[in-house]
Parts: sequence; structure tokens; C-alpha cells
Amino acid sequence: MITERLAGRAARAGELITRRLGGLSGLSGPDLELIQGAARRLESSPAGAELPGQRILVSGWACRRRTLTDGARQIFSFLLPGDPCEGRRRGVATVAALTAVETADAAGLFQGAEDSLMQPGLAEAFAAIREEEERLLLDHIVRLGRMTAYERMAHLLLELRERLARVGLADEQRLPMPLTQETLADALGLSIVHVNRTVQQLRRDGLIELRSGLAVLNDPEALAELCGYESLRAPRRASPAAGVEAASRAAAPLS
Amino acid sequence: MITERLAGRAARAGELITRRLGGLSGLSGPDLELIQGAARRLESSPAGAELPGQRILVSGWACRRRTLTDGARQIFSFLLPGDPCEGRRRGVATVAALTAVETADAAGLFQGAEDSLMQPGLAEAFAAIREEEERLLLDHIVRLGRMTAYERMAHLLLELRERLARVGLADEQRLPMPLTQETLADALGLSIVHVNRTVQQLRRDGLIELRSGLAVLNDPEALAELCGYESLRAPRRASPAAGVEAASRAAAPLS
DNA sequence: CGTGATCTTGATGCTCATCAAGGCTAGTGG
DNA sequence: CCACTAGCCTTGATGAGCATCAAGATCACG
Repeated sequence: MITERLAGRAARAGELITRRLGGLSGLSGPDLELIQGAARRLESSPAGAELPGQRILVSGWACRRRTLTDGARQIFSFLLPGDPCEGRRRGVATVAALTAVETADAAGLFQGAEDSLMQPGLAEAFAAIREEEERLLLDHIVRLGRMTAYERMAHLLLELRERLARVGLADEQRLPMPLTQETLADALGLSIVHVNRTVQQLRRDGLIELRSGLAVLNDPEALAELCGYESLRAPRRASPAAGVEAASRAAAPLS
Repeated sequence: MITERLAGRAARAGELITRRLGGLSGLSGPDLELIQGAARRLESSPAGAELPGQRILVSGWACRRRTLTDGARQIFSFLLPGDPCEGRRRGVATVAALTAVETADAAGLFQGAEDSLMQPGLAEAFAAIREEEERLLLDHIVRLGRMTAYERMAHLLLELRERLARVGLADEQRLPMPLTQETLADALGLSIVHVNRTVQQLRRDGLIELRSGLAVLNDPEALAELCGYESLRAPRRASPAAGVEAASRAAAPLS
């Protein structure tokens, strides 16, 4: 009974990791075996726990964040099922579970990815993940630096929906939403009160619904339009204006 | 005459790169030869030019930034002499010169760094640079998410001073400051006008002087205190409060 | 000496933080 | 079964921080 449940969990974990990594590159037989090995070594952590490194999240949500000296917190990124979570240097960022989570021991996978000759598929997948992690950090900087609260919230919801959909955890409009408004505030650089008001404005505008644990994006395209959201998949084109400007500046006299 | 000046520039470029990379790991003879090779292949770009990838900046300032559809710009990071600048995917970030710059062809260095057995020193140095780049992005997120304009400005000036001092371009209090207030605004997520008022407030408070091309931090410690600046070198300790909180949350009942 | 880039200043109002309080829900213990 | 509690969401009032608009000053440079 218990073993059966364990086996079921491992199978689901393996599927999830395969979906995440396989979406980025072709995986070989040995790659899949490494994944199955990781999926058999699961560990659970309660909400609030600090997560160890060298693991892959297979269920639940986590985040990377920093706590400032005055007690304020800033969340750098959300970690979703399928994402690797490396424990970072203390003081730079800590990885914390936001819900109860399960993680798989990914030491073997990380090691395999080091060897791009033996495990080219794994190496490529993790390289793509690294690159995307940086992309997400840059997107977050744009959210904080150049968007209003309303835009930030729309942009974050669209990002989370897209990332969750990739591993089969969201559809075109609906996504699980286990985050408290306090957590959203810590991520978006806002106060709790203002997050609440922003969410309600989005609700009143008919753009989202947000009930216990579930978010519904009623009109994803309108949301994307209002905040300038760009899909993670489709590479963005340079805007013509930016190209012209760069050219004219490049033609400026040398110093 | 001309060759002599070129040789002098190459020598200074080699010294700069050596100082930057050597500060992070021990460099071997072959490492140094690769550096000298890069320093001989210099290229100049005017302010405003978009920079090619696979290069190392040896003089002048650049930045990584994105231009939004409404024309607003967000600067992600400043690139200073000694920093590698990789051309990124269009739309995610572009690398642009903020002053006239010189770059060295670092293809050989990057390639050497790939081989951690043959060139352990180089590999270690570039790994450290990557890690620090991420640290700087996280610091930038904290600036934008949780600091006032006054704090952001102080924090950025302290960061720039420290990075420049490392390659011999700043002392304890003084650093070159070629950035316009518009550029500072694009980095700090503020309007030009507010950057101006913030700078003046810092001046009136006796904390900084800012004349054409030079910034003086009259009291770096007071600046660091007011914005919670943490040196890039000294690893930060976790605050005791954060530890206690994590422990108590971890002890919460399982879901 | 004119021209464009940069810096500066004032006036006005929106965005968002803060303070304070009340409501809702789920879990807890009497 | 019903207070009781704790966490989370919600609402109102007030003000600080910052954006925006508009205009002038200063500087660098051809």
C-alpha cells in the first residue's frame, strides 16, 4: 500500500521532470534513467522550510529571496515544479518553500549535465534553464523598475501561467495560486494593502478571477497587451525604433 | 609612434584584465598568454554603439539594457573595465556603450575557460564573475523593489566605487562618473527629475560631491549604513532574526 | 555665437505606503 | 457545539514619494 503510493509519487515526479527537461532538448535513454533515479529519491519539506541545494522541485512552490536588515523581504524568483533549486550563498539569496513541497535529489542529474559529451541532452536542457533563469530575473527587474502595480501583477500572473502550463499544471486561462497577498507583495515590491487593491481592480476590470487557490485569467491577451508581456518561447524581435536609435547614436562623432 | 601607442594600449589592457581575473583566482603562464593575446586585439566603439559579444571591456563604460515598446528603458547592469560583455539575445537584453569604449577580443579566453583541466585559473575566474553577475542582478532587484530613491542612489554609487577600485580605477572615496542623470534614471527606475533632486539631497547632506565626470563619496560608511550596502567581497552573514524565523516556520505542522 | 545635450527648478497631482480597524475562515480547545 | 485564536483578506483615511509638465540655466562644441 505504502510502497504503491511511493511508487506512484516517484512516477509522477519522473514524468514531471521529463516534461520540463524534455521540453528543452532531446533526452537519451541514459538521461531518462538519471531522471528516474532522481525521482525515486524524494523528500518532503513543510511550508516555510529552507530548501537544501542540488535538488529539483517536483511539487509545491518555493522562492529565492533575501531578508533585509529592517525585516523587509524581496523575492527574486518563484520556483515551480520541475525547476532546479540550488541553495545559494547565505546572504545573497535563500531558497524557501512557500507551500509544502517535494524535492528530488538531482545531484546525479547536475553531475550528468556537466559532461556535455556523455549527456548532451541533459547539458543542453540545464543550459537552457540557466539562460531562462536569467531572462526571468531581467523581466523581474523591468517589472520593478518600469511598471505600475497593475502592470506588475498582470505580468507576473502571465509568467506563472506560462511556466506552469509547460509542465501540465495550468491551461490557457487557469492556474493554481497558492501565494498569499503578502508573498505577492514581497515579490512585486509593493505593500500588502496595495496588492489587495490592485487585485481587486483587475477583478473589477473583468481581467482575472482569484479565489482560494485558483487564478483565472479571463482575457490573457488583454492582460499581455496592457503590460507588454512577451512569451518565454517566442523570441522577441527588436523594435524598429530601437534599431534606428542605435544606428543614429553609433554614427555620432567619436570622442 | 603609432605602433608604440598601440603597444602601450595593449599593455594597459592586459594589465587591467590580469588585475580583474587575477583578483579571483591564481593565473598560470598559459592563462597570462591568452590574456596578452586578447589585449592585442582591441577595438574601439563610440558612445551609443551596440557592442558585439565575446569581448572584454578594457576602457569606458557600457550597460546591459532593454528598451520597452513605449520607449522607456531599463538598465540591468553596468559594465566596467575588466568585465566581459556577451551580446545577448535580442529582445532580452542588448549591450550598449555608454561612453566611448575599447574592447578586447576574448574569444580565446572564453574558450580557454571552458576547459577547466587545462586552464583551471581561467575557468575559476570566469565562474566567479558569473556568480558575481548574478549577485549584482539580485542586488539591483532589491534596490528597485525595496529601496527609496535616496537609498538606491547611495547603494549604486557604493557598488560602482567598489567594482572600479578593484581594477585600480577608484580609491576609497573617489570614482569617475561618466553617467548622465538620464542613464542613472534608466538604471534606478526613476524619472530624470527625481534623480536630479535625489543627487542634490545627497549633496546637501554632505554625503557626496558630484562634478563633471567625478563622484566623491565623502562618508562611504554613512552611505553604506543608510542603504544597507554589503561589500561584494565580505560574504554576508545571515541575520539572526531570519534564522529564528526560518526555524520556527520549519517547525510548523505539516500540511 | 548658436545649437543641442544636460542639469536645474517650480508647480501639480497620481501612485503607493502607512496606520488603523474590521471581517472572514479554518483550526483549536473547552 | 461554541467561543477563541491566528492567519489572511478587506476597507478607509491620510500623507509621503515620485512622476509629469513646463521652463529656464548651464555647458560643450562646432
